[in-house]
Amino acid sequence: RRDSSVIKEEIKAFLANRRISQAVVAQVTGISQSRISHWLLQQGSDLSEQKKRAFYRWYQLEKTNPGATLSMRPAPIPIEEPEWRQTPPPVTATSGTFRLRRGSRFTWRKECLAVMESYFNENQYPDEAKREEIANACNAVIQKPGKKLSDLERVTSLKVYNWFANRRKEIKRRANIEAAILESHGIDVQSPGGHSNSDDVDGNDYSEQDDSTSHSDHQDPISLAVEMAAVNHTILALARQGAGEIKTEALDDD
Amino acid sequence: RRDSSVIKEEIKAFLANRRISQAVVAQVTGISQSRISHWLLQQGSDLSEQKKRAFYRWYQLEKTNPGATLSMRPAPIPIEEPEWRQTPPPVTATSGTFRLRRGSRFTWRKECLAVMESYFNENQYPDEAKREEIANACNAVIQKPGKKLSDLERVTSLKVYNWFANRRKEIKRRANIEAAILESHGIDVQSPGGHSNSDDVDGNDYSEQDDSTSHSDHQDPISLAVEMAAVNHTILALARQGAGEIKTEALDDD
DNA sequence: CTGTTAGGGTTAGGGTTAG
DNA sequence: TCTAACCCTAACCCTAACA
Repeated sequence: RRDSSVIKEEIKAFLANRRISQAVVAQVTGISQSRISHWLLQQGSDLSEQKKRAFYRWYQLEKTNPGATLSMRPAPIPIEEPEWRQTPPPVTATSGTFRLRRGSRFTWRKECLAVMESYFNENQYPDEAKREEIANACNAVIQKPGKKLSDLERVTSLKVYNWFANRRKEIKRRANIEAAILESHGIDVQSPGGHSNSDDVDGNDYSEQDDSTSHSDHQDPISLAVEMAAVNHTILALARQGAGEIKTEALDDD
Repeated sequence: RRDSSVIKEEIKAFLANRRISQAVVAQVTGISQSRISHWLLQQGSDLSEQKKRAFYRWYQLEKTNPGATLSMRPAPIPIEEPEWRQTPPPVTATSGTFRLRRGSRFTWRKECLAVMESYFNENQYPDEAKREEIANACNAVIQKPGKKLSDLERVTSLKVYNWFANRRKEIKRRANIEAAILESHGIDVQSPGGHSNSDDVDGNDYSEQDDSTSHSDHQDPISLAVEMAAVNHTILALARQGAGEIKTEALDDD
């Protein structure tokens, strides 16, 4: 990360000069236009590493070779071409076309989830500023004194965004299921505005936690214990899965 | 069963007409929505026999008896009652619900494994077409002249899919364990997948150092074995300190 | 036309269940 | 016990809608 904001400016200028619309770039790179916009505009926004790389790759090529990439037809019209998958880019992960993905998956820590849920209860649709506030709050919670957060563990506003989106969907999905079930019972359900409480059909309710500790003051008393817990989670998982293997391996080398 | 693509269409139409969401079906049948979607959409996709049967059973009943199944609670709430072990499964199996689990478990034969591994070395992410190719290759290998393969032994693209997914995970898991080992020895390791912020846009290639797991699956069993002790030590120590927390965390569910 | 994002999907990593 | 099959969901993609 030399200085991505500088680069962003460079790219913005480049696009403006060349009169290349974001939509075109989107099509060529396989990154959605909205994401490109978001990234170019927002200071704190960031793309996934894969996308960032794909974007830069495109930029390089296009700069050196004006028009080269633009002619790249909607090359892989989105998906289901049995063909582009077969195009054997010898490389599994990171090259060839601009489209790439697959990385290590981020996992939310419980402390962060707690923070986020309290925000979520307040407002399910935080704007960018709010999202960054939330991200910072999360980072503050999981920050370890001596160490810096790695890219992978750092909470970003984009991660927050995704979480809120997925969360809303999850809730909606559950609501739909319940509604359908209720309807099948002849019970009619109002959907909008109304807050259909939906507890009785399915014991699964979504968190109804009343902690109000978060946003006003970020002074959380959580610190050591919480960190410990988080670590435990990881270790436990590792231990549980690993231990069996380990012994087997050790004793029985296969 | 025989001509599943026809049936798929029938079911799709049925769902559309009745406005039954996949999610609802999922809950009632116990099959995950994503799998249902996958199955209905993908031409070659296949469900496990149990699921297929459960699904058909549901379909039949719902068709004859509109609404009947929808009210079927997610009844067998698979929740962890500490007592679940003792409750002698009264209904569990085949009667009222669609959730069934019977059928014996499929086991990969080593001929198939050999085939799959060679594909795996080529590409860890085969698409549906490739998966079917692989499945066919496997079936060809294990096919006995006079006999037909039973449903249980026949390799399907779904089985291939699962194997690839599990395989990738296993490799990663091993890598993680090794990383933990190394760390416990004070050796620092790059976090996997992790940081690549070297966005050097100015004329530089984006090095694709990505996958550090490319080693073949089996390491020196000896060094592995030797290191286990260290890991165990670490894990145990950590676990002991946080033991109180662990249970809470581990069981904690949303 | 550009920017933003809700909300409809799918894919695949991490962990769990159960034959 | 081992592991195939699964679930859950982060991170994407896309389209439509709106400012």
